[in-house]
Amino acid sequence: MTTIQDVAKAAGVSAMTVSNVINGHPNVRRTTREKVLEAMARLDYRVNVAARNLRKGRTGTIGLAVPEVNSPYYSRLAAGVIAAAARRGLRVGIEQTGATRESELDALSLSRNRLYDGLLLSAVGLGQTDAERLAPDQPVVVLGDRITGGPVDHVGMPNLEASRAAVTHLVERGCRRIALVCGAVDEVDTSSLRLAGYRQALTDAGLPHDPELVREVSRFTLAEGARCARDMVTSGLDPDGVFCVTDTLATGVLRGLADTGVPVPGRVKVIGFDNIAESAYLVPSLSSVDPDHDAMAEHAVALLAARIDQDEPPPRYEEFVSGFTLVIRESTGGP
Amino acid sequence: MTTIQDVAKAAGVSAMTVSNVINGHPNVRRTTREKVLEAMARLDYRVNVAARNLRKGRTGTIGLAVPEVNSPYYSRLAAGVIAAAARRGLRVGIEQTGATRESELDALSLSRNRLYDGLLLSAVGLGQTDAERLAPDQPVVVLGDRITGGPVDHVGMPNLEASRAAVTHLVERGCRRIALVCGAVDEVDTSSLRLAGYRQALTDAGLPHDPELVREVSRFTLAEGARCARDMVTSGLDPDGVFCVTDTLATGVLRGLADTGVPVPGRVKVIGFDNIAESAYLVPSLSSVDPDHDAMAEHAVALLAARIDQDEPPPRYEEFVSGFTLVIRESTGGP
DNA sequence: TTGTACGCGTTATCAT
DNA sequence: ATGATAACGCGTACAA
Repeated sequence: MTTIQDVAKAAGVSAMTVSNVINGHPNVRRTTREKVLEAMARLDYRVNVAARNLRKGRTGTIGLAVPEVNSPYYSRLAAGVIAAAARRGLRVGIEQTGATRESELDALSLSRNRLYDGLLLSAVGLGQTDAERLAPDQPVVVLGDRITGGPVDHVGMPNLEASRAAVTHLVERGCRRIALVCGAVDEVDTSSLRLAGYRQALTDAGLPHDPELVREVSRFTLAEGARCARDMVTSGLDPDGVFCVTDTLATGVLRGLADTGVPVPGRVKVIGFDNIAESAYLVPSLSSVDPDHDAMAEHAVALLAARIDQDEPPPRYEEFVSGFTLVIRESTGGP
Repeated sequence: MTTIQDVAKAAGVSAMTVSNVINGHPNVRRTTREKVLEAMARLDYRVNVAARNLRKGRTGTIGLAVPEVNSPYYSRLAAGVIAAAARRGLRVGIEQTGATRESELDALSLSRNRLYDGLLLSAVGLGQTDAERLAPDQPVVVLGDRITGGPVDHVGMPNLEASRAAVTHLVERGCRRIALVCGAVDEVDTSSLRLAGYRQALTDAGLPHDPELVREVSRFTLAEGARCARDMVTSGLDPDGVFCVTDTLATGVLRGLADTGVPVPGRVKVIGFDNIAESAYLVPSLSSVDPDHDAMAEHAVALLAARIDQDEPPPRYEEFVSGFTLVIRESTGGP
């Protein structure tokens, strides 16, 4: 391990001068600089990032805690975050929390321990009360629908409006018995917010609220979507429209409907949420809500970077809600 | 920022004793330990990971360099790697290289700079000659098909055998004009190896090799797959089977065939490679080669961890090739 | 323009 | 069972 001292000795200068060369400081004579660069190359010198981190009190790395990275939604989020961080010279460490509260708290600890300069937390296990226990000076940005309104910065989706728009679209396409495929709705989260939008749209259209049409699944997976669709058909529920709270669920639903011989969009129309890349290429292609992933990732990183750069707790916490667009494809009858 | 010194002072002991408490060393009296723990809690002490890293010469983090994380294949790889690393108490930093040689070299530098204890590199831009310039003592495990046989450890897929099996399956289902959808094949890489397997299978079956049936796409994307399928149909190529080198391409191909009204598997049978999660839920569901992702991730991390634990350059480099299974679904006529 | 001295927070070694 | 001291490698005042 050659150190900066070794290079200094080999080049006949002080370590300080080597440091100045490395960091591109101006006050170094050309000849000196070249001597130093030559010595660095000859000794195959590498800066020790750990030492630099200790000295600077910064690691140049932010953490991203997500339930899992192997899902279209979270991997897209991760890609956007990594790219946005790279634009700012930051690296990203990824923690998979498995959607458990405990793992999410662990990720927060790692950040407090200065392994990360700050943390982007996709909260699924944690709730609002946990957020209130966060240290106010800890650079944290929360994503998702479980925590809003401080005391942390938050980046979220326009759940209510977008869901309402999606269901209204189904109504406009002639649907009258519209099912919702969502998760458990006992707490404030993605499912409960999108359920609210669904209900508003029904009310707007003067349609009845049939509780039977709200179908809860245990997880947002392809398998659960397919199972749920088959259940709906075999139980004789007979919806003519289905709004799924994620595209992954919707993909499973399309498959389940195919299994039971129900034509889409002929007999049932389907719309999802997230507009994942695959949706445009399914057969039939899937209509979806596009929440502007890139803007979310960019804003989340920007907020976190800003927090990292200020030592003081902020006067107020930011709330960013992305825009959305409705992407109409074959599963609801096409554009 | 309370330091270990602050805690020591508050507890009336030395910093060393505090360190011993933190790290669970045995020789600490019960009463002392409790005093220290109390002081730590009272002062809200957090270990400084950067300082610990400097002292230990380890960061406890490995790097994973992949072209992009927003793809079913790489996000699954990342998920497996993160989980395998977590089982060993390691964290994972992710670098997106955009498949460029330069970015892959950057990732190697970061690792050399001891930001990471070691690097898992999905090589796409780098080739065998680059590998030969790697420092022999640098803990690196290469994934993918561009670099094999040292001087680094390597984890790969059974490209030739698996491709051969996939195409042979098409033959057994009655296909005689089998197209291959792959990338450019001018170098040793995934496409060229799978092309070789494709050719072997044709030869095995006594089928002619029609160069027209080898279709090159510029990227392994859904869009390219769809475009390629439409090209094949409109140009009158008229294949009765298609082997795609990735499931993402195959998903696009299914869509392209649907666009042109070609029934699958009735008129054309399609098989992919990777067995991504979505494949089982497409309509029609997609037959595919399953390369045992979990074993690959686990082995890659195990190899890297082993390299990190030895200071000496290894006597020889390891080569791990995963097993595979053929998963037969509707796109080739079902099981 | 270059060099000196010291601090960053932790832990290993050695001694008590 | 506990403590003193010295690194780990780099960056920053400050001095020259």
